[in-house]
Amino acid sequence: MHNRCMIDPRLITLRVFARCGTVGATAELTGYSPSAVSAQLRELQRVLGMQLLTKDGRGVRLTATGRFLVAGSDTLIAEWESLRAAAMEAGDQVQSRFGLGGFSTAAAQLLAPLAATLRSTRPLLEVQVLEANPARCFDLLVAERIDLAVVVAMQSDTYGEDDPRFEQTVLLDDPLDVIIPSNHPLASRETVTLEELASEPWITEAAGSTYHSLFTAAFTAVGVTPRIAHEAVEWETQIAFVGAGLGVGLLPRLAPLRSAENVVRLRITGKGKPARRIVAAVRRGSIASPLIQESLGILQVRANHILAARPEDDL
Amino acid sequence: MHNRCMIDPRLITLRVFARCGTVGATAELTGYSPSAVSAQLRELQRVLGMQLLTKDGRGVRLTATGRFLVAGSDTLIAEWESLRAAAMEAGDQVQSRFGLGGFSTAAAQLLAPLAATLRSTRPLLEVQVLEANPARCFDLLVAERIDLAVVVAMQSDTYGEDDPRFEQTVLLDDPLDVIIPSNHPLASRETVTLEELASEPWITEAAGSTYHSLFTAAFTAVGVTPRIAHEAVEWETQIAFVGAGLGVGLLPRLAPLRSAENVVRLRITGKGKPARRIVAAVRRGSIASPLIQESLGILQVRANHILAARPEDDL
DNA sequence: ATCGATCATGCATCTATTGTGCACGGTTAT
DNA sequence: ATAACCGTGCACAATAGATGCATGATCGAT
Repeated sequence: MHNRCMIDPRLITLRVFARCGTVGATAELTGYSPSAVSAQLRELQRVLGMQLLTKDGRGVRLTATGRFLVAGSDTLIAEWESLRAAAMEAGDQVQSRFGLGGFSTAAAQLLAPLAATLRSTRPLLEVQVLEANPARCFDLLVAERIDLAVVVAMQSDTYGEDDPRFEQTVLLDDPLDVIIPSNHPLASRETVTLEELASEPWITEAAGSTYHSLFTAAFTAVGVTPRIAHEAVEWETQIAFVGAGLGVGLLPRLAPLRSAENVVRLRITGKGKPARRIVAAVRRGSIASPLIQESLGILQVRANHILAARPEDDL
Repeated sequence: MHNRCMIDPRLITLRVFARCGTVGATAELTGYSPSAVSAQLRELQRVLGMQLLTKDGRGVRLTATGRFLVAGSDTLIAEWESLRAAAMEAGDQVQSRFGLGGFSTAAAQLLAPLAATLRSTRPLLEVQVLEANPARCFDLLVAERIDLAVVVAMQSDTYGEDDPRFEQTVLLDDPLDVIIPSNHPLASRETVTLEELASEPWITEAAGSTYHSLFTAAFTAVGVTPRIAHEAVEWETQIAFVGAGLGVGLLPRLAPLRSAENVVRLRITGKGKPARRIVAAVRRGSIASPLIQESLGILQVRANHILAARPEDDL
């Protein structure tokens, strides 16, 4: 089930553990049971003759050797991905399984068409799509659960933009719109500036969530400190709050507004044009693979379609 | 049993197959059964989604993709060995198993003391020594059956001196002596030149064997074409032939002459001083490993002892 | 201090992978 | 034509690997 990689799966497990720090979380992420993860790590130490873990409180922690090994394995993984990709390209071969990951709106607008296209062009390819937030998508890439992820570019605290484990390709910039109640004085406008909405009560996501940093970045860019009145988790909830007149919010252009009764969507103008950058990420080395290349091409076309359907003042 | 490598053992098997060309030979070399090798290669193709083998007559042959993959895997293996070595060094860890290989005289004079020393300095290390001719030693290194080999340097048709899969260290040059019957007119001499023995009937090993190329190289160096009268396989047989007065022969200094009744050994002087170069070979990348380093040091000391016990005109 | 929550690990069990031995079919050489 | 060789498929066996539960250890909160 977990056997598409030429590198010992136990080393992959160790890498995931290095990321999340506990056996339980590693188990959840890799799809193993906690006992299996524990046994794998023990076995890995035995085979290599190295002590990789130490007890630390009620958990375990990587030793210096363990951290060293994980850090060094980055290039090893990349090397293998690169070799595989080159061999695939050289031999015009077909891959059997292909895992995709992405967050909700991207999954709907980009990943679903991609999966559909691949399903028709490569009938015997087993495509699997996993919906997950960007941070988890990167985790899933490391865990080799997925091979390509469509995520929002972010300077996460754990994964940087130039992480040696990944290669990222910009697909499109998705501008953030404002949603306001339809009985709001500005509701008849086409566009607004953030300054005009500075004093409004804002509805955002919980701090620490995927999009909260986008929210704050948008306002710091124009030098305004918004008043956060409410917090929602799902877009739908946020839209409902706005519809109920509780405040205003930011909504990515790609997020649909279908179920919105009393809400209008306005484009933002002015010097601060907040947007989220949507990128495709793959494991480093695998980008030359023909399957990855084809997928990136399809995503790019799809992204261009989306961009072409927009007013020209949005770039 | 075959699990000390972080790279999928099936890829190792493929590499061995690339070396010897038939499933049967691969099985013999790796220690698997032919069916197992066949199944492994089939499984490997399935997992990778690549066609690596094609039927060819009554055997199978690598496809272009297969050869590409094998060639590319060289750096992958070296990368892993390097990483493991660095981790071992960083963490002062202990390896559990250590495989040594060498040909007969080297095994006796160099490998046996090394194994003995390691057994005392690292009691919990499982040392295994395999005697095999140099060509097979390299095969065993590729197959990951052994980790260090002591072999005669040779420009083999299959393994070059600068093969990207190995790193080699010169241990010592072992001069070739002449052995002649004790009733031979030159038997009272201490040294001879090859020219003086040009017209003698020579006893050598079978063409294509490990040392035959050494024999021819020695004579081409002095521009003499020897007359090969007899062929032997073992040193002991050759010595017995010489003792029976059938001819003269070349014998490495390291090869003992204990059971020789009517044979004397003379050093060779003159412009052509034939010798065999004895080197230690390891998989590329693994040379930084502390265990390898320690072993090389021990071998070097041992080699220096041997050199020190020699007349100074032998360098 | 006590109780509960969290985390890792050991054990019994089961499953699935993997290797073996033998037989068979195809191919080449004598 | 016969024999030797090579690879592969199949039934069976052995081993590795995963699961679920129970246990022990640690930390935080009441």
